[in-house]
Amino acid sequence: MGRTKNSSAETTRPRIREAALRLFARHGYAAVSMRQIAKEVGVQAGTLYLYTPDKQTLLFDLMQAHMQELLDAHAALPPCPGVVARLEQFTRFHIRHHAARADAVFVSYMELRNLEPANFAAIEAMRRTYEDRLEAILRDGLTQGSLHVPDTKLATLALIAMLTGVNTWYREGGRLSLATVEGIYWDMVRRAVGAG
Amino acid sequence: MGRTKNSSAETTRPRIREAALRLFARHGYAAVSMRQIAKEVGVQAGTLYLYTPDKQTLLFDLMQAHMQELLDAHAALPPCPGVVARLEQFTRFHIRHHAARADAVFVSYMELRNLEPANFAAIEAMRRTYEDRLEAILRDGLTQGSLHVPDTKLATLALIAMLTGVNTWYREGGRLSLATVEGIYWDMVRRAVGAG
DNA sequence: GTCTATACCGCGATAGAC
DNA sequence: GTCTATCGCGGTATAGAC
Repeated sequence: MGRTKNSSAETTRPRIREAALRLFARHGYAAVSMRQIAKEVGVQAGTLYLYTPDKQTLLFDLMQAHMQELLDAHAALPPCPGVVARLEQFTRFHIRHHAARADAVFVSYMELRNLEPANFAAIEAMRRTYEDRLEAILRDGLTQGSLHVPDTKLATLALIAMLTGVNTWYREGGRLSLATVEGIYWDMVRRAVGAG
Repeated sequence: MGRTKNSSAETTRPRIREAALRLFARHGYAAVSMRQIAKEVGVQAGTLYLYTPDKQTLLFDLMQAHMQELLDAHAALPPCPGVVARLEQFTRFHIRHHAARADAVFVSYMELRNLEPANFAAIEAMRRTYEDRLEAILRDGLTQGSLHVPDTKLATLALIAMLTGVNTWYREGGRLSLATVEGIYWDMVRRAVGAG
C-alpha cells in the first residue's frame, strides 16, 4: 500500500491556468487578484505560489502556451498545392483555431502591455513568426502573379486584423455556423488580394 | 481690479484628461492609480476629485468624448455622389481620424470591459451607430448592384477591424505616409467588396 | 499540498487646513 | 483650488503549522 496522493494534486495546476485565463479574459490581468483566482479554483491564495513564482509569470506562461499551440497547429497543416489554396487554408485555419480559443486569443492580444519587457519580446517574436508565414504566402503569390497585393506587409497585417476580428462577435450557436463564416471571410480575403 | 484666477485653474481639467488618457492607453485603466495621474499633472491625488467624482467616471467621460467626436466628425463629411465614392470617403476618413487619436482609440476599445454596465451600454450604442453608417453604404451598394457583399453585417465588421488595425502598427514618420496607407487600404477594401 | 496568519504596501476616496 | 493627512480596504507574496 503506497502513499495515496491527494486526488486534486495534479489537476490543480491546469485548474489554476484555466481559472486565470478565464478571469484575465473577462476582467483584465491588472483587475484580477490572486485571491480571486484562488477562490475560483477552490484553494487559498498562498497555494497558487506552489505553481507559479508570481502573477506575471502566470500570465506569461498562459500567453506563451497559446502562441506555441498556434504555431504548432499551423505547422501541422497538410501541405497544399498552389498559392491560392494555401491562402484559403490559412484563412480557414486562422478563423477556426482562434474561434475555439477565444479567451486565450483575447488575453494574448489585450495583455501584451502588461508583460515585462523580456516576456513581451518573447511573445512578440512568436506572433511575428506567425505573421511571417502568411506574408510568405502573399509574396509567393506576388512573385508568380497569382495575387494582386500592393504591399505584402500591410496586406498581412490587414488580413490578420480582419480575420482575428471574427472573435469579437462570433459565438457558437449564433446566426451563422463557423463553416459559413469561414466561407464568407474567404470570399472577402480572396477578393481583397485579387485571387481568382 | 477683479479677482485674479490661479493661472492653472481652467487648464487643470484638460491636463487631467490628457494625462489619464495617455496613462490608460499605456498601462491600462486598472493598472493606473489616481496618484499616478495626479503626479503626471503635478497636483495631489485629492485634487483630481474636484474634477471627477471617481475614477470610473473619468474613464467613461474620456471614452464618450472620443466616440462623440468620431460621430460628429463623420457626420460633418461633405456629401458624396455614388456608393463607391462614399465607401472610399469612409475608408480614408476612418484611417485618418483614428491614426490621429491613437490613445483614445486604444482606450475606447481595450477598456470596454472595465466600464460599469450602464456606461458600457452607452459606449456600445455609439459604436454601433458608427458601424451602422458603414453598413448603410454596403447595403446601398448591394441594392443597386455596384458592390458584391455576401453579408453586409459581416462585411461591416470585417472592414472596420481591418481599418482599425492600422493603429496597431502605423507611426508618423514611418516607412509610408498616411496618404499612401489610405491608398493601399482603399485598394484592398475596394477589392474585398467587389467595387469597380 | 494545503492551510491559517500576516507582513508590507499602495489603492480610492475623503476631511479639513490654508 | 490645492494641500496634508488619513481612513479603510485589498493587493502580492511569504512563513510556518499540519
